[in-house]
Amino acid sequence: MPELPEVAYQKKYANATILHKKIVKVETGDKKIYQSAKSGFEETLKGNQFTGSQRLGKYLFLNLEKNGVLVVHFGMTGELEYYQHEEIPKYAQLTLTFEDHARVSFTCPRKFGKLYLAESLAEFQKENNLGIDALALKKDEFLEILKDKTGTIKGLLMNQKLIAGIGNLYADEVLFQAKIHPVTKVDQLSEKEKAGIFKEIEKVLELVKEARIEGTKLPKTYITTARKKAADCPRNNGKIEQIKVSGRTTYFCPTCQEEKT
DNA sequence: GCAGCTGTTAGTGG
DNA sequence: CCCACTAACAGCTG
Repeated sequence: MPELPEVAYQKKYANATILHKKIVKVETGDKKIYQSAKSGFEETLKGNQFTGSQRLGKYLFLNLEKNGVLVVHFGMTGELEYYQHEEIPKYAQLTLTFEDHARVSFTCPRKFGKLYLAESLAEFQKENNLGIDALALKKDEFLEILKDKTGTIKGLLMNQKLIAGIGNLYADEVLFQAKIHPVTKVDQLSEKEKAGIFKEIEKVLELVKEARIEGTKLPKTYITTARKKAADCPRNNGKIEQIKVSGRTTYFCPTCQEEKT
């Protein structure tokens, strides 16, 4: 459930299900999910309740009535599951039972998810060197981030310390929409191209976020729907190609996204 | 059986 | 220090 739009959906899901209910039981799973002692989570959560939520990049912050926030990172396969029945879902790594007997589990088959306790979003952001949330980013901040960078634009977009929230899928989508080749060096981009990329960050993330929340499909004009080698370009400009950029599988259209020489 | 995958991190090397 | 690449994590899918 990982990039910004999917986490935004999880935030909405949490708001609709688990707020303002006293937690009466805490069951923890694999130690590797917990970024501090499990006993601390049990002590903090039991008898407590969630009062609201916030999101920064791919992190969800569940505000507690007392003692700060529970921070959730979904890894590649994490999600929240709210339910009324007895049996705990497979791969549950944290299960909270509320006083009305409803429950929520953080499930995470691949165990790449992480749970933290923190004082606040601001403290967590500072502590973990997280960049500006991709949907809160202003154009002048984006241009400032690009300044003096020498790497590929795709690598930069995925760097959570610079911009928080964009992962492999939507980095590809932003660059496809902006018609920029993913290996383009940041210092080779024109002002117009930088402006175009900035605009597409907003457009793509807002659109995908709404689609995730509404449960609707992405437009056929999106390369995300054609993430296959030799798929047809959504603009009918030939075949999609697959390469590696910054260690991640990258799909792009060599016709729409011309490489600079 | 094997490779690849929406995520992050540590280690290596240019 | 910046950047690219690899491996590792663990389960599922094709």
